[in-house]
Amino acid sequence: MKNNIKAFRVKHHYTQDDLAEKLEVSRQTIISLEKERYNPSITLAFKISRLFNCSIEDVFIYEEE
Amino acid sequence: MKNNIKAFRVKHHYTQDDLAEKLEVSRQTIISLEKERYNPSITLAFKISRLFNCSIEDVFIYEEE
DNA sequence: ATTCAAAGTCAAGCTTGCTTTACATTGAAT
DNA sequence: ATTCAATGTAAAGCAAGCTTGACTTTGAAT
Repeated sequence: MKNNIKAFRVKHHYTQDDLAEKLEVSRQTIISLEKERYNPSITLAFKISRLFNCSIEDVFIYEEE
Repeated sequence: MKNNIKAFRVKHHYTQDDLAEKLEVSRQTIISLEKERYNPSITLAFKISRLFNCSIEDVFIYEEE
């Protein structure tokens, strides 16, 4: 699973800290997601896409296997 | 978070077992998801929506808080 | 009334998402 | 050359998703 979180974040001029606060998660979580160390929960994925006014599919790119 | 998994499953004439197999998860997982005992991982959410040829947003209805 | 597939419950255990804390690196501005 | 905000790493622990296995309930068909 790939994601465009960093691109969206930068486009909105948010720091990782800003984003973490808006999403009500820790900064570590943002770092880990941007570095694609793990996938977000579906709840967090929804929060992220809502914040950026787009669909989950716009932010997260699913690749089988 | 609400979901329409059962509706989609029935529409496609799948049993819980069929669906579990196609998604490569246990039948317990299907039951738990249909009963909304917990949310799926985003990977599983993608698999489900792909199987039903729709978007994650079509199957899962996010409600804040 | 039985039977059988489908749907359901319960509980224990593993895996993965997320938090917290503490510390290190980068890079741009002065 | 320093400084400071932003980004990064590491590790331990809690919480949520998923599995397995064994057993129960439902309901439609014969």
